[in-house]
This record gives sequence, C-alpha cells and structure tokens, in this order.
Amino acid sequence: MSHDPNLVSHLLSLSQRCTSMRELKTIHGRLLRLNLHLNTLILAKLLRFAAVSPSGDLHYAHTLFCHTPHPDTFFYNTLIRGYAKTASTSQPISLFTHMRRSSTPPDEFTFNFLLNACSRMLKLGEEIHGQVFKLGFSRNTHVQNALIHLYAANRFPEIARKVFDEMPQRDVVSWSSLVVAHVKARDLDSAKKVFDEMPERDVVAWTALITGFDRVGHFAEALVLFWKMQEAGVQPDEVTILGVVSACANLQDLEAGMSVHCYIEERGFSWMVALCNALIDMYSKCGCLEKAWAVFERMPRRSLVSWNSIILACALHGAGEEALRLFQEMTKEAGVRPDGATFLAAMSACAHEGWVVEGWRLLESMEREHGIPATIEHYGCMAGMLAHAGQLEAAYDLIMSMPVPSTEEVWRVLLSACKIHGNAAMRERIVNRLL
DNA sequence: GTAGGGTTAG
Repeated sequence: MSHDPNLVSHLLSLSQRCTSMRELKTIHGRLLRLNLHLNTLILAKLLRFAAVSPSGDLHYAHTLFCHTPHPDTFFYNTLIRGYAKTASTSQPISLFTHMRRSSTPPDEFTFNFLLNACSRMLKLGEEIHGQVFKLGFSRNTHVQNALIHLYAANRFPEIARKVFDEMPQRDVVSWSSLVVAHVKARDLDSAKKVFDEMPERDVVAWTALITGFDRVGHFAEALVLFWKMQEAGVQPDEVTILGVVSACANLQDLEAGMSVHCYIEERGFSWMVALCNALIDMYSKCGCLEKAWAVFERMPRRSLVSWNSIILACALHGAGEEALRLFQEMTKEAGVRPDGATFLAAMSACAHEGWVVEGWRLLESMEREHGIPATIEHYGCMAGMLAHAGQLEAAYDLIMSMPVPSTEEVWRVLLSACKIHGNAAMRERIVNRLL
C-alpha cells in the first residue's frame, strides 16, 4: 500500500513538533489507522519525545520500542538515554545486552548514555569501560568525557585523571569533568590547579569550583570566585547562583544574599524551585524570617524541600505555632508527603517552644503513620526536649531504648540538663556509661 | 541526537 508523500511528510513534521503525550498518542493512532506505524522515521521522532522530553512517558516509549520490528542504533540509544535520567540501571544494561545480541552496532552515543545511566554503579560502569575499549571507542572525546564523569561521580579522581591524560583530544567538558572529580573528592587544591590550567573556562567549570568551595566550608572564597567569574565575562546561570546563595547563607551575609536575590529577580531565575528553596534557607540563616516567608509565599510551585525549609525557618525563629500550622497545611491541604527532615523541623519547633507532648506525638506518628524511620537526630531532639523540661528519667530511658546508636552529643545535652536540674545521681550514671 | 556543574537538616 503506497501513501501520499505529502501525508507522510505532514505526519513527520507533526511528530517532530510534538509537545505533549496527548498529541503524541493522537499521531500514533493515525499512524496505526493508516498502517504507517512501521515508518521508522516518524517512530523515531515519537520515541524521542516519549523517552527524553520532560513531559514524555518512558513506559510509552518502551512500548513504542517493543513494537518496532528492527530497532536501529538510534532507537536503542534514545531509550537508554531516557532510562539514564531515571534511577534504573538494569533497563539500560538489558537494552545494551539486547542490542549486542541483535547485532545492532553501538556508537559513541550509546556509550555516552550508557555510562551516564551507570554512573551510580561503579562496577557496571567499569564493565562498560571494558566494552568501550573492546569496541574501539577509547579515543572518542564524548565517550571519554562520560568515563571521566563516571570516575568523578564515584570519587576516583586519580582514575578520572588517567582517562583525561590518555585522551588524544580534550574539550572544555573534559576539563570541567576533571575539576569536578577533584571537587567531589573534596580536594579543592587540585580542583583549583586544574581550573587554572584550563585553556578556557565556561560557566560549568566556574560553577563546579564555586560549589566546591562552598561544600568544603570556604564560603568567602566561593563568593570571591563569583565576582571573578563575572569579571572574566562569564554569565552565571541558575546552578551557579544556587551555590552562591548557599555560600551567602553559610556566611550569614545578608547584604550579599540580598544583592544576589536582586540578581535572581533581574535575570528571571525565580521560576526555579531549588533556587527559591536556597533563598528561604539563606534568609532563615541570616535571621530574616519575614524575607524567607515572602519568598515562600510568592513561589508558584513548591517542593518538599520548600516546605521543610520554611517550617525549619519558623521553628528556629520562635514561630512554633506557624511552623506546626504549616506542617498541617503541607500534609493535609497541599498533600505533600513529609520526610524525615520535615519531622525534624516540626520537632525542632516543639523543642524551641518546650512542647514535649506535641514532640512525642510527632515522633510517634512519623514512625507509625508515615513509616519514616527516626534517626539519631529525631531521638536527640526529643531527648533534648525532655531533658530541658526536667524529665530526665524519660530522656535517659529514651536514649537507652532507641534503636539507633547514641552519640556523645546526645549524652552531653542530657548531662548539662542534669546540672541545671541538680540531678547528681544521673550525672554520675551517665559519666560512668561514657567512660 | 551527545556532555559536564545543582537546594533543606537548632
């Protein structure tokens, strides 16, 4: 059955411009009705949308793939690429195995996506590295870059370096990835050294270094780099600013924080949820609950972290009522599932206000109703609350019976409470335990 | 049709 070439090219351009799964399914339906569903060119476009677009549907992509009689390298690559964005490593690997069995030749794209998919599992990544070597891709810049990323992500800077050194050609990605390898290993001296040697530095390289300095506690250095970056004529983007806001927060530098906030507004970055979350945290750490609140209120979308950040901000600034009200609003009205950090924030509010009963209620409900295991921080928070309230025996019993190992910190809190409440006997009991 | 940098926790 032959088809009007105009119709085919029309459907092709439709599938190229596809913007939603609804549209995609309509096109797919038409293909089926017209018996055009084996047209690989059109199918490839549909598959790409379903597999990699943020509004795609990986399941649907996989189904499309399965109904393709002879998927070529592009089909495999695209589906592996889609899975690389998820946590699944088994799917990309089984696709690769399938690919090898069906004698579909992998190309540089295959290894790129495959290595990305496996970057959380070093063992698998190393096996892919072997295949890269065996199949002759060890001189390909993109593939080698993905290998550097693999070893960087798994904290093996020296192997990353080895891959880098053996590359016949390096691009800015190779260099940045090496900077990242040292940053991940918290070796900022080496990171800075590589950075200084770079023939050209782009926004990613600067961002990696800024974020790195922030991570290891060199906050001021991070801010200095941010200014140098702009002097060098490189435009910071959302991710850069994320690190910069975090550095301002850690420095409790309200002035710098506010100027960065202005920058965010000017550049139109405030759509980014993570960035707003970082701002909430920054204002909270700088002691400006009102400003933290203003950011939270204006957010068009909120994530779990947004709620956690604002609840903690309220908790730490003596707005316990507000913190618990937000906790209710979050879980009941907004329908956001709390996590361990949420409960810690809400319990911190109770600790701040001395609401022991409410604290207990939260600790119990997190485990029983929400199935979130309490950590030493939750128990420590609760024990501290009890100790402060003078319920020393209860605090002691809690620490002794909790299912996680206690820390010196927890005992110290109880010790000082014993001193305040004049309980010498328990003081001695604890000291003997610690010795 | 390649890639690398990413927020919360007294």
